[in-house]
Amino acid sequence: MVRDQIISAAVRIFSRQGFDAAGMDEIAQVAGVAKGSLYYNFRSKSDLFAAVVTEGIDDLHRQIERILSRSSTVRQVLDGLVRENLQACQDYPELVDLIMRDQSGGLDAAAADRVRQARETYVQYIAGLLEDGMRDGLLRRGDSLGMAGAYLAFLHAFSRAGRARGRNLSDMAAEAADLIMGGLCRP
Amino acid sequence: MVRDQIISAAVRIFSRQGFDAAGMDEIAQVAGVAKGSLYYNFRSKSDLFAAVVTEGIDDLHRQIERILSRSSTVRQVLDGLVRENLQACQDYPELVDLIMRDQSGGLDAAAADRVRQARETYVQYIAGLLEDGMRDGLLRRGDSLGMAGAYLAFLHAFSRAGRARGRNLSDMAAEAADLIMGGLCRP
Amino acid sequence: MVRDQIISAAVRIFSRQGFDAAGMDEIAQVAGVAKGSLYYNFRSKSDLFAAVVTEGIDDLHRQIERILSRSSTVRQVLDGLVRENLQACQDYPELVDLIMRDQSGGLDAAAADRVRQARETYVQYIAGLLEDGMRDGLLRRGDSLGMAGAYLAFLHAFSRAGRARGRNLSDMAAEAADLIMGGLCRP
Amino acid sequence: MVRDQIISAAVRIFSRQGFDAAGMDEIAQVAGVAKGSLYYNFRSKSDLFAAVVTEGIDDLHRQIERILSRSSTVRQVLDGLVRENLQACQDYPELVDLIMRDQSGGLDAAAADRVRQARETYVQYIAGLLEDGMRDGLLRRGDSLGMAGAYLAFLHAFSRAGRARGRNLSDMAAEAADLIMGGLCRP
DNA sequence: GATGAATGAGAGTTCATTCAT
DNA sequence: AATGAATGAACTCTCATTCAT
Repeated sequence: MVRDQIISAAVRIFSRQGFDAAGMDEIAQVAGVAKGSLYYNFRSKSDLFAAVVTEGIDDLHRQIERILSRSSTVRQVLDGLVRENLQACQDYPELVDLIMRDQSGGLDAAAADRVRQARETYVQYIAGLLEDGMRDGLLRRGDSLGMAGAYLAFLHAFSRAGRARGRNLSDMAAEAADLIMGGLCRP
Repeated sequence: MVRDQIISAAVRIFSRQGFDAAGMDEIAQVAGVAKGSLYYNFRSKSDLFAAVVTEGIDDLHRQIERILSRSSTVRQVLDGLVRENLQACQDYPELVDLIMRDQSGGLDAAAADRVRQARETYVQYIAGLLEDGMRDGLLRRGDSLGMAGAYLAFLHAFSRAGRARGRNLSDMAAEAADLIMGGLCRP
Repeated sequence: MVRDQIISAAVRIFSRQGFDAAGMDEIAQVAGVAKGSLYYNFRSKSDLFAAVVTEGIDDLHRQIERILSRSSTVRQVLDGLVRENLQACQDYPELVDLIMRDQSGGLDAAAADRVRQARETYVQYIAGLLEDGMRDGLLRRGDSLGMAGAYLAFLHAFSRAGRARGRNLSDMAAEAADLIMGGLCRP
Repeated sequence: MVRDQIISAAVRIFSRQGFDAAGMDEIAQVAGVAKGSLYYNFRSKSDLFAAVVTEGIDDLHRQIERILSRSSTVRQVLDGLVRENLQACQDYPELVDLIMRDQSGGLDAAAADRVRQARETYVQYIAGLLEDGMRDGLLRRGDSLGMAGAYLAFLHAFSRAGRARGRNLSDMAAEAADLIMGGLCRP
């Protein structure tokens, strides 16, 4: 209970201010608990950050895996990948900003490693799906790992820009899917 | 002279550690000047950061504009855009990381605004090139501003991933250009 | 039962780390009870410390009084005094370190007073024995209270130094008795 | 200048409250400088403490060495040793309390080591003088190192007790010299 | 009688900033 | 123009203490 309050306050504060600029005082205040409770539940600010990001990535990963498991064709999987990642950008913008932004600055080594590992696991999952598509013949062959990371960055940036100007999700999803799958050039 | 030493030390330190984790002491030391000199040349840490980023973006902008001005067709411009942005990621990785990473955390409002504006100017320049391509009929119509930002993020992420695994630039440029222009799907 | 576990854990922790550096958490853990139990049995950390030290001094006092009561001559009493105090340094080194070290730093006023009083009572008991010796004509006349405190400090320091280099007790006792009774100068 | 203010404030505060209970805030206030200045001149609280104690011991050591160098006989050296150590207890009571009290509690390992080393050097110097006396035939043979530490503890305790009751120094010095050299037993 | 999650005042430490030189 | 000793507000983290169970 208290732990959950802390996590969700931390998502908000960390995503708005970044790791270094965020203050434990403010997180405690937003969570509605005493400062000491942060340290009763997490070893350090770095540890809290790592918990927030890795749990966020894991949730996202599980949710997308569950949804994509319903798809029967490779094409459906890839369309779903774009749509669900954009959806996550829309539904949990703060968490996704947090996951995508490089925060390595003040994190201690252990926490930075946990975060890197969690991110890598997710990117490798996406890369695996792209490799399925390549084997299937649907996708152009290439550096699947680089693509996976780059397309996530693409979707995140595209979503932020669209959101800033109030675009609705389904338009953006359609356009993003076209750009990613079909490319920038006119067919 | 001193100013240039400071700027180039600041690029290095800021890009490695982020705005908040970077220390004025370390910047002074790397620049080989006394800490007081930083404040003789720049009003504050935020001001130094804003100077570094805006000057970096402006240099990049000018350089790319100059190179692209030699292109005669829209197609050449767009290919050059991809190639030159990747080239910049390769040649000035620290500066580009600095430009792309969101550092809004600890910056004061004025500096954050200058940075945002400089970034926006560059993104709008790219968006203008994309609109040329759309008018020309070469490119799919769409949210040019969103695309410009998203493709920059794509290139940056793709470049980082490739660099981490030692890929050479021209391979990456060719692959990136194919992905961006032609899409992920097999032709 | 629980109280005894706490006391003996507290002796260990306090003597190793000093009052301030010792933690209630660690005492509870070593005692094998929950932290709340410390506060069920003692009003505060200061109170626990005062209990440990005063009870330790009282035990020591009683034990030495009992042993010395068997002596029939003043000379025997004084030899026994040296031997038994050294013995205590050997048998309960942690407790004796705790008693001898000035811990007034973080103690609250009430606890500091209890500790001071217990120490004083013991020193006055020793001073009384010295005065018996003076009246008896065996000992040089002088500041019995000052001597009592100073000889305890002497024995404690001598014992620590000897223990650190593995000297055995009876050698040390003989040497200490000679030094105290006969002085540093060769007879 | 500022460094000296800090050192002398630190002697006062540390000796009154002990290492752990002393606060950097209070030291800064007593020194009449800002808290940051403590950390500009010393790496940490432990470092400040180690500097205070080691410099204090070294000063004491040098001063006593200088004074004893005027003595021509072993007997004079030993009398001087007692008198000068008592004098130091009288002149710099806070510093001597600080040196004699075991503060190992919260000190970090490096600082604890520096302190231990400085203390040991001084005790070994005293032990060397005692060995001179033994070789000379004036002193009873025995554990010179243990004696050196024990007699310092004796003098310190004797001085504190005397001072608490307003005894004057020369009486105490004469009595202490008799006790140490001639022993407790009546000649 | 015993627990341990929760607390919050206060600790040591950092670091952007200033200013006399 | 350039310096660096000095600053103090703000930070992360600790830990004795409480209280509902």
